[in-house]
Amino acid sequence: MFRTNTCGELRLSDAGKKVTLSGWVQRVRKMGGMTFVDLRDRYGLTQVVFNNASDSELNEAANHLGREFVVQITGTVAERSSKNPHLPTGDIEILADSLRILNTSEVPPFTIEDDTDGGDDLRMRYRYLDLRRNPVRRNLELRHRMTMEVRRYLDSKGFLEIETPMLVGSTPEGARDFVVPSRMNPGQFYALPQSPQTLKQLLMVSGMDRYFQIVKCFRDEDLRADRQPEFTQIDCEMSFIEQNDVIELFEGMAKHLFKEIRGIELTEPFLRMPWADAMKYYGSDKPDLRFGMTFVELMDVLKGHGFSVFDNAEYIGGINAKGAAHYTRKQLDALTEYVKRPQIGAKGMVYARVAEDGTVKSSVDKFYSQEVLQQMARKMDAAPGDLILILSGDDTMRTRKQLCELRLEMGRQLGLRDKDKFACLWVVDFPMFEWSDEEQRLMAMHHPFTHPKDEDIPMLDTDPAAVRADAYDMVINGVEVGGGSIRIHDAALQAKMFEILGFTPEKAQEQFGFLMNAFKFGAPPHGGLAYGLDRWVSLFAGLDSIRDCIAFPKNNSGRDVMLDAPAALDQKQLDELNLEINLPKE
RNA sequence: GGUGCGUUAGUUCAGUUGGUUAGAAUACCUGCCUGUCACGCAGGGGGUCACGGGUUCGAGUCCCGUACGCACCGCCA
Repeated sequence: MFRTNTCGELRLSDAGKKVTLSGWVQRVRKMGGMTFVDLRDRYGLTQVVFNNASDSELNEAANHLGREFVVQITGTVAERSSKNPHLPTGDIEILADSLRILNTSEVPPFTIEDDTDGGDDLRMRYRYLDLRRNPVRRNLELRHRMTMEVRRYLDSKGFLEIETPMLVGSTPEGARDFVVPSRMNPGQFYALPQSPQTLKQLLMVSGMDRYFQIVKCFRDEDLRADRQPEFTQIDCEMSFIEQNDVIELFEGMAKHLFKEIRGIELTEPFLRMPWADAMKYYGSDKPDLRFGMTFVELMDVLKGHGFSVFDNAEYIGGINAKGAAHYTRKQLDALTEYVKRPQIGAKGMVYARVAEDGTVKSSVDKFYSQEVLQQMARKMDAAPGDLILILSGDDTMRTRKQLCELRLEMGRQLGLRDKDKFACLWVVDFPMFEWSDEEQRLMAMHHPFTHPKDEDIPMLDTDPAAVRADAYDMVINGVEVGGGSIRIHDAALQAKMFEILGFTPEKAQEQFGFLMNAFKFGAPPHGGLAYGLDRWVSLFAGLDSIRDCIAFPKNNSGRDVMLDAPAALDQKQLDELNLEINLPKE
């Protein structure tokens, strides 16, 4: 028997018991005649004492233990003479009477402590050591608890967990596919699923009625702090439902998770904001509603007063940073530089402070009378002490996105983006299509299986770009944590969608024939949603990157630095797969 | 595909205007130490300054390129 107890469970009430513990040596404190060893496992830390007076040989052995040795210790639980209030087991210690070294360890390349001295790259290279650290382990435990709660909730609502294949066919729409060569079918490739979208729709055709799966999805696109090439979705689909049914059921799941995981009871229904409003008031389809600073359009007030920048603008919009009039010239210049960075691309920024006496002092005073400035301040609901920031541009959508970045930065600077505060909403009524400059055609904004809003269907022929979809995203604190839609279940409408997306009937049949054919055999009305598990966990754990809640994540370049993957294949493997490598010459 | 920042001891970092033998903390090793828990004290070892080229009497420091890392833009139905 390796252990009678874990390193986290013994308390004062266990004093006097003979116990055996196994774990890793966290730290050895040598006092000469006695030695303290902190023994660690997943459950905690327990202090073990070796004493010369009782067994000098044993004490000598303990003196030679190194960090991260795996040891088994038998001894007696005893009350400590000086307790450690920082440790749950701090009232007791183990008086060791035997020590067995189960394995030695090299000196770890970084310290296995809550605040490690290791950098990201090193931690990833030795991820198995990094996972021994409490903060990372706790993230994985949180992830486990969340998936358990998801299963509990969905099971209680009658959902079936059904697995779908990882080796599927490549689909041209959407992200790049990861592909897998087929040995038995020379020259042919599987693709890893970007999502089980079509398969779960086929399960609806099968009458499974309510399906879910906690499933890996794969997209061969560039990475970000919140984007990995393989990530986990909580993928769900239901039949005989309308948009509101889906929203209510999965809002219920969100509330369930908030309650069970974070102890937060959300009683109010989540706000539902049309996509057009989200863009108009926040310049984003995933607005952070933890704070206000909504956009106010100022074209009517500020245009036509001789300030050529505004006079030539297609859009002028401002935000009101409440109480920020104390911002210095230097801070405002820094903000201007911020929005002028190439990634944001604003031409400049105009600001106005409202003084204590109510007068408005702006950076464009020479073009505007106090009267006009007052009018603007009223429109922006600005009070003394407020700071108004204004951007303009000749492209409304682009300017709104710039203003969005400015708003988020101001929110950050003013401390309004509290990680322990949560603002949840649904963004609804997404456009069905968006124009792709690259492909010179309309692309599905969500995906090509999304049902258009019934009242907009007539516009599919006349003005497809104006058609809205029965699509919805859940957004929390500016993070898109999930999204879904009502799907098309009618073969003819699906064929029409492909036509609008530029598919010839033959091409549509070739690539999505399996789905459209299935629709001919009694497809029920259906729809669903997918939550991004990694984002939910990192949101609840307050993490900046989803990497920290994934056991073995990829780095910025999509590499697993621990496994050193991807890597070249042996010629033998290439031959077996009939593959030839053709790298560009440099 | 692009932009920015970074790469110096096992690790995290400092390193002035280009100038003697490249430092600190921590980790590691040795010794001392019977109530430590970030133990303490004394001593010690440890460097291809990412790589390649250039400028210079002289480069960790300046310039160019490459590689790698991080963040972001594009991309991500």
